[in-house]
Amino acid sequence: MTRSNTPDSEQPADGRVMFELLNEVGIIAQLSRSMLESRLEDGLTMHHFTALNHLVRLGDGCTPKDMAKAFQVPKTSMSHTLAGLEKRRLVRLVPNPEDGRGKRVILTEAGRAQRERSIEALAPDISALLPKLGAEEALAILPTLRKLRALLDRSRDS
Amino acid sequence: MTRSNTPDSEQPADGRVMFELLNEVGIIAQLSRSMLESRLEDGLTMHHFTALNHLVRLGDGCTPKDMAKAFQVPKTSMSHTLAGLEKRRLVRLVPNPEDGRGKRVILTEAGRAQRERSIEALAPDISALLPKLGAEEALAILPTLRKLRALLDRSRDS
DNA sequence: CTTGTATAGTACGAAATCGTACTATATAGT
DNA sequence: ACTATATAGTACGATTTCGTACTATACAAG
Repeated sequence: MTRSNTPDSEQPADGRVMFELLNEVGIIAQLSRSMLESRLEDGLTMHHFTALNHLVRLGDGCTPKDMAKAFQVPKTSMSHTLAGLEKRRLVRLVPNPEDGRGKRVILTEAGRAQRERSIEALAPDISALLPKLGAEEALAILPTLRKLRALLDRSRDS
Repeated sequence: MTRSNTPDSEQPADGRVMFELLNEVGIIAQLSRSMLESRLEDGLTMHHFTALNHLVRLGDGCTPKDMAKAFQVPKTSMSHTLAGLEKRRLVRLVPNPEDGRGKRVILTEAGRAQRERSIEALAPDISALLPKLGAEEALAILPTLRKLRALLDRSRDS
């Protein structure tokens, strides 16, 4: 009485949509990450790039802890990413004068330059995607995605 | 002439939307994965679960290669995932009678049962999300996500 | 000022991810 | 049949991810 090779279609209807949504999201994240990463030089990862980008956009002097929270990764992972950036001389980690336990992340000129080059390297792929997907469609789903992210964010805290 | 601490707002407008979209997607993938994974027993990962789920839904007897393609992961990663499932006696890997190079992945009864239990463990979180996000909104963004996934899929092949 | 608790970061190790190189089998061209 | 090329999977190692335990500092209560 083997049931092998008998596909099974029943599903709890409700979870179905959400499950598929998360599934698509997961695959998109994976594909886009590897696509973009292949454009970065010197073995930089997307984590490296997004960290640099964060520092340029929000101004440097952030603490590693804040960045870990901003990117929703464990502090040990952020520590590893920042160590990689420091090894490449793209940031410097200096003691935080306002808190003896903490540090501050300072962009170097090389880091700022690297972020510029990285943006130029990524821009073609990213901009090429927009018209294919449809600018309107892209804009249309953004609020829902933000909402979902916020939901997951909150449910993690509790 | 340091520019440190001077946030920077200029952006190449076009890539802006797409970049943020991929950014949200990446964080959602990460948060949902870690949320769901924490519900699985015995150190099962989402990869393990989705592999089991795939086998139940599409019928077992798939080849590892097909599964790697379905999940868009390198074959060595799929190999690792399947090895984990086999070690837990949730699948068996048997030689493929139709192709001496290949194998077939066979679900065991324990694997089928584990998939049932996992679904029950995940369902509450997933179903709870749907009403909070709004069933209509969720349904509305699904086609666009599928389209984006297909786009990235295609651009990987070439 | 001392003591207890919370927080920032590091050290370390286990597991996951994935690229490269390799083996075995399949398939096409001659 | 023979050779060349392509494919499925494994072996192995480098790197990433991240949990646990630890150190050092902050801060609040008394």
